[in-house]
Amino acid sequence: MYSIGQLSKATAIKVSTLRYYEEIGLISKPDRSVGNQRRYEPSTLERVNFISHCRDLGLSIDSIRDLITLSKMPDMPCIKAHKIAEDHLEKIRLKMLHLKKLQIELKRISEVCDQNSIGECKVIEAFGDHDACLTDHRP
Amino acid sequence: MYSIGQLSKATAIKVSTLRYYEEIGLISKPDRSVGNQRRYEPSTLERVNFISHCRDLGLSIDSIRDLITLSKMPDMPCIKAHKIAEDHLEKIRLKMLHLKKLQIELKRISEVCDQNSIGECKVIEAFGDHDACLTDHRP
DNA sequence: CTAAAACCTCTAGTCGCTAGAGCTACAAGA
DNA sequence: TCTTGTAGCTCTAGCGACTAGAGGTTTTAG
Repeated sequence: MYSIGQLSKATAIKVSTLRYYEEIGLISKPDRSVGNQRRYEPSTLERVNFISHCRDLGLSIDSIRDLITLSKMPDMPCIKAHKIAEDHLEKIRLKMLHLKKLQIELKRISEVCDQNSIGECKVIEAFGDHDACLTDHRP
Repeated sequence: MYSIGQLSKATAIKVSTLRYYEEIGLISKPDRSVGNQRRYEPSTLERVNFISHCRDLGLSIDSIRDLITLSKMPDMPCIKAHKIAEDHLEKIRLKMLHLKKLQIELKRISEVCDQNSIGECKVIEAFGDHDACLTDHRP
């Protein structure tokens, strides 16, 4: 049995975050000591590490919740799990595409000014001028 | 003079967002009609377009506030404006780097499973297994 | 003059935590 | 056994950048 502090140390997830995960139902309510302190079974360690790794991979809490729900149904086909991974990959691809566009515009903007006073600064001008943009960089 | 709805249409910024920008001091408080409705001068249109374009480029409200403050001091050197652009570029570069790592890991994870039941699904396993990762993909 | 559209303020919700206030429980040493 | 320090408890509020809605007032077109 772990106290919340021990679980926190073992997983590198903050105590307050563990309580938050409990509140939103990502980890189930643990047993309590006589003095009302949380006492976790070793299996919770695995669960928290799973959540932590998924978060590091950028998955939303909702997706993680779905994965956890799925993992409790070992006989179901695992297409849904694959879809979660693929959907997330697609999101990442789109984000990168967007950032690439921002990079192009910001490089352009950063290079336009060889002045040295605000009044003539082409960077500030360029920040305000959508028409000069090379791409449609809206989110 | 524009009403808030006209300004909203002209800039494609929602009415509630315009009020929000006023609240946080990004646009100055406009005159009011006899019945207490906002009446904007044409110059506000430019200001909102500037803000809107900066937001589309991913700048934070704070950075935009700094740019607006700077633009009121035309005789100052414009290094600070350049620095805002460059800092933002660097942030974007780092984000892309991070997304690239996530992409690598997620591709790896997506390709491991040729099973068809959750119980044997390698994707779910891989989601939980930090040690199998090729990169340090933490945020 | 009426009815609809637009406007007003204020509050609360989004996501994923995080910090702090004010209190109680537990473990180790004297 | 007592004390002290750390760790735990609940509850509330804050972050960023909006957005939605309730409940009321003003403007505008016909």
